[in-house]
Amino acid sequence: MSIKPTLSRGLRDLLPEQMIARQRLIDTVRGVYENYGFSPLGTPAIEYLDVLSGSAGQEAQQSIFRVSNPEDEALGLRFDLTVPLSRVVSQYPNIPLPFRRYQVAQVWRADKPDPGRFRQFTQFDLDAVGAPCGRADVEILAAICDSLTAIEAGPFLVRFSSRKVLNLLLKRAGIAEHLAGDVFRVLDKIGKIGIGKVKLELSAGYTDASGDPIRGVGLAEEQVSIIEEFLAIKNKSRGDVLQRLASFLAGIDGSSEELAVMEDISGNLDALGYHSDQVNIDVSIARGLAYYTGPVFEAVLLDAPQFGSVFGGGRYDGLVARFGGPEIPATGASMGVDRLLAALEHIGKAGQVKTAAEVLVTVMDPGLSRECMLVAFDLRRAGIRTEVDVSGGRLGKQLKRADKLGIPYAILLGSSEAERGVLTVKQMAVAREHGAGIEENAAWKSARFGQQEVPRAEIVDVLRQLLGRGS
RNA sequence: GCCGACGUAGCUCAGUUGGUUAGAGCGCCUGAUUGUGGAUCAGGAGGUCGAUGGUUCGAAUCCAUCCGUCGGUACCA
Repeated sequence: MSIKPTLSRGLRDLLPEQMIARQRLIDTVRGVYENYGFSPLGTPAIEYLDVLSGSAGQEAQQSIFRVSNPEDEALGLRFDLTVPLSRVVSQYPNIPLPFRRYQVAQVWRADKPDPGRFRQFTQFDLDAVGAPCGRADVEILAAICDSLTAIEAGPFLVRFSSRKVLNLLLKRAGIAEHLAGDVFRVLDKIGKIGIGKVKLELSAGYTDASGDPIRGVGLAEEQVSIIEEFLAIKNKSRGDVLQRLASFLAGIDGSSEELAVMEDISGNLDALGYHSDQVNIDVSIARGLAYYTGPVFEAVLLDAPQFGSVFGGGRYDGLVARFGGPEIPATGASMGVDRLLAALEHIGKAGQVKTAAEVLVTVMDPGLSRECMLVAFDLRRAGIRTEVDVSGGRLGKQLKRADKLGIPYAILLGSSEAERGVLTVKQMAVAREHGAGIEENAAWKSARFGQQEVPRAEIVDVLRQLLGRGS
């Protein structure tokens, strides 16, 4: 009886082509984070269930993967990196604050999988714990911009708002606090469903295209119009949005303090060169509701808006205190690595490389096998990523492999080269370009496009030059 | 989770009112060409027709249930 090779739903393998693009992305972003002076942290995939669910709502607990161990403890897989970070900060009181760390790791959520959304996925988090100062939020926003610029994701827009400003809106509209969660969740959807459906969902609800009833929040008509007025506050300029917010919230208790926080962030961003075309204020941004307490942010790729936000984050001043210690203010953001890669692939900006190798050393004469290996190891020792044939197949098959995997150079070493102390270096792409016009096989073969003979002693230097490396 | 549509080769699909051994294109493998990828030609592998149960002399085709995929919706700490 054989075993069927399949994976549970929402899980997937990452084949070399995907892993290569992923690792390059991660390396680039890590460079940005380290440039900001953040340090790496590692935590286990498995946590105690009460550590995880102590910070999650009732419904959220359902999406935690349960894990069993021989001691029969209540365990689960982490669903984000922020909760484990809060545990670490609480568990090690001597950790120097502010604790500025980055972490890239897999997380798990037992949700329904969607395109670009899986049950096991990777987050790349950047957080500052023990940082009450708005400069920390500015750093996070700037690091998001720098990361998206560094990975050449094309035009993007980072948007931010503040949970405290949203709370002021509730005050202004006279909406009960216990409805805050429902109201914010609906506001957050405006970009997706539009103002019309938002109004319906805030009041009586409606029936969607599939005939499924969407329950409404049940707000009064005047409350909905105040929210509509609030949502209309948008502009290409942060300064203008802040001015309009100030007049909208005029007279509400605490509004000037909260707007001052937003103005401080905005002013710092301007001074640092992150202007409204990169980072704007969007009052509809609410983000996840469980623990955000202040500024909240997200980022979208303008060429792939349908993939949703590729970064999300905000300030969570109360989270660490849930482990019983003092309140430690914190802020941070999380990059959705899988979603970002899916978006990049969609807009054709993901790498198409299928192998790490830059050179394939072919072997056509078993008597020259050792010499071929010596050539390969000379290249490797010079830092050139090299594969040497281990298939034992004919030369044609070896070249076909290089072609399919996208290895740019092949080295040929047969008796004819060996006699003269040279190697043939073949540039795979050249023949691919010239081949279109040739129909006869013999002519194609004898043309030997893109080939040059190189003295054995010079092979490392020649390839370095071809690959654009300084020697 | 809820509503709906759809499951035939690695991929895209055809398959008549239920009827003999389930097909095509692309891809893959082998050879022509044992030292040259593409093109061409010849050959080949690959399917319990998503699964299980039922109706029938007979099921890819009809029925039921389950699983999976896709779309919408909910959720997204």
